[in-house]
Amino acid sequence: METKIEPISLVDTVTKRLEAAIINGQLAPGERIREQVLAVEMGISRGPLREAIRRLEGRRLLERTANIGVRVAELSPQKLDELLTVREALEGMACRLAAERISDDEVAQLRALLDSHAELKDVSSGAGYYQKSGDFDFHFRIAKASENGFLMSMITGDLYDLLRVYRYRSSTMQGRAGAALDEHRTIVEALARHDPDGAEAAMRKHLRNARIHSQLAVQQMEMAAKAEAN
Amino acid sequence: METKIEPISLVDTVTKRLEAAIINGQLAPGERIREQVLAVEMGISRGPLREAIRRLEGRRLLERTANIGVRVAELSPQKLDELLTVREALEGMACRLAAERISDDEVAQLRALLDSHAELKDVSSGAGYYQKSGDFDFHFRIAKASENGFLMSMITGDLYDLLRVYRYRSSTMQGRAGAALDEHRTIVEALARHDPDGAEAAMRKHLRNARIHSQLAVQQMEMAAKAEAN
DNA sequence: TTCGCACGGACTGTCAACCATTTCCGGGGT
DNA sequence: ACCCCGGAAATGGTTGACAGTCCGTGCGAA
Repeated sequence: METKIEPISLVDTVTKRLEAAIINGQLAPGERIREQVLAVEMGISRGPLREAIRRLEGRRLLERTANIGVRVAELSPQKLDELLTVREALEGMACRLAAERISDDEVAQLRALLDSHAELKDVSSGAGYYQKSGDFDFHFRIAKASENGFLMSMITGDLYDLLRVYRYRSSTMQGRAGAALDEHRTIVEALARHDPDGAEAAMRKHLRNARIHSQLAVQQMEMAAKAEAN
Repeated sequence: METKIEPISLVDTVTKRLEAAIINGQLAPGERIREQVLAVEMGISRGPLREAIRRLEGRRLLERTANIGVRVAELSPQKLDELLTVREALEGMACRLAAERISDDEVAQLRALLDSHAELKDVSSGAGYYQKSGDFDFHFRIAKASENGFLMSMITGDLYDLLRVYRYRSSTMQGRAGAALDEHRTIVEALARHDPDGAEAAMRKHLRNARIHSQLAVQQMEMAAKAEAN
């Protein structure tokens, strides 16, 4: 028996559907959720739905006010900045640990990944792909190489999901692809040298740039929105 | 109207009771939880109990296997080490941010706090108090001074709760009180200088020492247990 | 007109009973 | 000794009901 089928509960699927709905904007930030309505829409009963909501509550995707209802978490540029700062701390540490433990094989895989990115960068339609799976893959592999279960689940799980809710597109998208690739290479080289300090510093710098860049982008968006309002 | 009374739901109280039961060991690690039994014991119905369980699941205090049941999270020295490593990353970052933003007033409060610790250290029965509220207070204030909501809630909430489940007693308890106090002072001085790098480094060093020390303590305990088994 | 207040609908919070499905355990039979 | 099968028990999910709270509406009074 190769594939051990693991039964998926309704709560799990509902949780994912809710999560997806929040991420793609079907449920707008701040929007109120009514249990009965949603339960009927999804064709389930209130029980599992409530349990799913509790989970997302714990992950800060939903906020509940007693006797009032549940709302989709409100976002703000400031909160995004805070989140990205936490990411700096966690991924920096992950990168440090990875530098101590990473194998030559894993380093080779990372290099190959970056090479493929370099090629895609030239393709006009490539940028989308780059962001979508490539960049995540890079950070994901490093988190995994840290061999710290908590760190990994936070980086690739909770944190990543939250960032998606914030509609955060890795700032590599916003004209930083070239710079990001260079930074990625710097990180990999530090990992290859098994240089914890260098690796952490490189990752921190990379994410700090991404964070600052994203804040600038947000500010520009707000400026544009304000200009349009006049 | 100062205190706006906010209604507490059954789920909230149940969550806290479960949490407390896990922390103080009434529910042993790895122990299985049966919904119906527990629901009857607590005098509630299965609904709210299940919702509370889902929450603690999200906080990794409980682990669920589909169709089998819920168990209290299993602990291991390795996981504790991983957790303390995450703490290093988060509190290090918090300390860095705090150094940039902390006010003279807050610095003065921290100094006063450490002075009171220094006095207590001499009192024989003081060690317990020192750990119980004092050490937490120190780290709590710094997390707060970081002015990063996510960081703070992680450090003083999720992370702290998990550590309590691991029965982790800040290693200041284990004969490190004196050294810890010195390290605390180093941290505060860096904060007073508004020196982010120094503050982060000092906090990281402090927590690294605590982590290593705790691992040593765990090893000793295991050695002792093994010796006793013979 | 405007403020205040009571009424009623709507929604959350909780409970209870019920059924389906799966797991677990023990008693067979081979 | 091993395997298989049946029943007990626990989880997973559904339904329906009801209490409590919140909120908007509309009426009445200043």
